[in-house]
Amino acid sequence: MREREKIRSSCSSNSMIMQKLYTPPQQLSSVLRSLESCKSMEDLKQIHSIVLKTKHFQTHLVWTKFISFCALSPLGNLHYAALVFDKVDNPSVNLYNVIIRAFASSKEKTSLENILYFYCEMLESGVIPDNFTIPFVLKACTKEKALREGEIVHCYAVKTGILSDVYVKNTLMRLYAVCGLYHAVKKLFTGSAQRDLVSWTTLIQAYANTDLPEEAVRAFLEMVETEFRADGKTMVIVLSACSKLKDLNLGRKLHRYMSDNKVNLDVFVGNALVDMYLKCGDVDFACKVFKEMPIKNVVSWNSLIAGLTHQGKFKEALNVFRRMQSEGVKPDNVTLVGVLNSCANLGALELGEWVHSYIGGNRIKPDGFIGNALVDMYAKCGRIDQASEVFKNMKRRDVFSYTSMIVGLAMNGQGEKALEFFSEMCVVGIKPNGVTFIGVLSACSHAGLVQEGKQLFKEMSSLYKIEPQMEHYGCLVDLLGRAGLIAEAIEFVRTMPIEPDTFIWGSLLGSCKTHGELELAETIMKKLVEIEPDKDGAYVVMSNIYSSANRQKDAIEIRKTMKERKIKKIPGCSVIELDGIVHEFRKGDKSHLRTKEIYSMLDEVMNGRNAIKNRKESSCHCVTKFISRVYEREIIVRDRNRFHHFKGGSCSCNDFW
DNA sequence: CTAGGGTTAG
Repeated sequence: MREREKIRSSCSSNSMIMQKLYTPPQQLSSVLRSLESCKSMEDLKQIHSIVLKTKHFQTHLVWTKFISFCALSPLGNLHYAALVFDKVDNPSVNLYNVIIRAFASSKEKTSLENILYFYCEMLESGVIPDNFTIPFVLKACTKEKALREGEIVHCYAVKTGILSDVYVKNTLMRLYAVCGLYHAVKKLFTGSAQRDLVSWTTLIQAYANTDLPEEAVRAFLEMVETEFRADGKTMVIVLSACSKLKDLNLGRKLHRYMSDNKVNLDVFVGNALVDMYLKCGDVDFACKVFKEMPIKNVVSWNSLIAGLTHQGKFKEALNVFRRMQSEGVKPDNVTLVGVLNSCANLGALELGEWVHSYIGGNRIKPDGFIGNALVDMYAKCGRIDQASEVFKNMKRRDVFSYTSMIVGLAMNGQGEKALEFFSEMCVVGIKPNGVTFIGVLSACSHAGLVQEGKQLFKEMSSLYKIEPQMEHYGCLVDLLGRAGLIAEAIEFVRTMPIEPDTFIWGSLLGSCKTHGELELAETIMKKLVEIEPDKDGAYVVMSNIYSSANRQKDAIEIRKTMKERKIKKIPGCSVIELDGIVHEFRKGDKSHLRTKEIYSMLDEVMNGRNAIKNRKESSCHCVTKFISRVYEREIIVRDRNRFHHFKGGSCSCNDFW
């Protein structure tokens, strides 16, 4: 009884197979039929044993059928099939194609190795690869970007003339496209007498992959004008090229082309459309397309979340994430990176912490993208300790991990510590990039490390071979200006090789404010107004400079000019996260549900402040210092550039802002 | 029996 149970459980409950076990089939055809009704690997093994026991079943037809089924069916086993294959005498082209095809479409790491083994064996034993074999082999080469191996196959295809087969040529073009060799793709394409939609699509992709989106679009237009109508697969590639170009007009044309030509709007095309509209800046239309997509997958949600984050619509991105949660769609790594990025930019620490624990709960390793996004989130939310905790626990740290830490430390007023991380990263052999230097230079600026900053700026091009961009010049101007070396800053701006932008002038103006350089400020203000006459920034700073110099008349004059020129002061926006909800406040804004309570509290604070008769400085920074003392609260505030840790009436930034 | 698709950090 027990033995029977064992046999029964080792087979599936398919009674037909059980019968066959006791009464082996006499007919070859019945062996083939029983193959088709297999329900599990165990069934397959039973058939294998029947074939092995009976000599007259061991024909090429049976082996081919058996190996096909075992290698290609989801209930089969590729390695078992390969073992059976090794026992077959003189396998046919067909049989080789079966086993090579199976390895080419498997996710195995060793698939290329196995395929090349079979391919060589085939050539050695005099079996000639055909127009099916070559595409399978090339597919595996493409997966591994095995260019050298692919080139050998290319040679074979040229020598035997099989390159004229359109499938062979297209798979070869695809290999070169994926490896970024668009010249090789173009050459094959041009020299081809016979080309189809896939050939064109591969050419378009070759351009798109090599960062030549204009060329990709040009090829697409040529195709639709001369030869073929595009399908969904072509459109996905063209749309993503359009996303790179950020060309909304083109994007709309492509969308119209799709409706005019009835291109099926499947989930891939829909995702590409959502991505395109977001990257081209049409957020509303992206949401509309997303809403109308009949089928969505996790990538659709990711595209929307990442795209909104990219457009600076952080609050909206988090709202989409909440909707995704409520619809029961499971987030993946890409989702969480997007969410963390939004948290970082909003300072939404609570949600960021939730994501961190979600990652822990789902055994996602906080490494790579996720780890870096966590470090960045904590650093930008002012939690340097947690940031460095995640950083320490990462198995592999790259330039992004270090840069996040350096930028974070600089923002939080720990300039020296930032420079320590910079040296460490150089010691462990990670090459800094342009963004790292923005962090390093702003760390020097904040910590008042003038000599170090100047030195690093020099080394940036001489030692690290990074060409300084506008932001880097800006950092140095900031560094000199804040340190009161205004003359040197001016000289630096005068001699820099690129035309200074408004940020550089703005930074100088800020320094003039801090160091009371009134006349110079007036000159710079004129310059700024020249460059961007309808921006409010320069006017506001200048009027503040006049006010602090007790020149109220001039300050009022500036406000008057602003009114005359119809320049409105853009109200600043403050953001606070409470219990995972982000609240926004603007000057005079009464839209919050608890406006009454909020304003009455504000009145109380301001009354308290007026009572101590110290109204001269009424900046937000000053008021927050006051609040931290009177209400005994530790307050962490982030402005556009850095963090302020207020405690007991003073601030970590040493009033350096 | 064969080839082509979208999202990702500073």
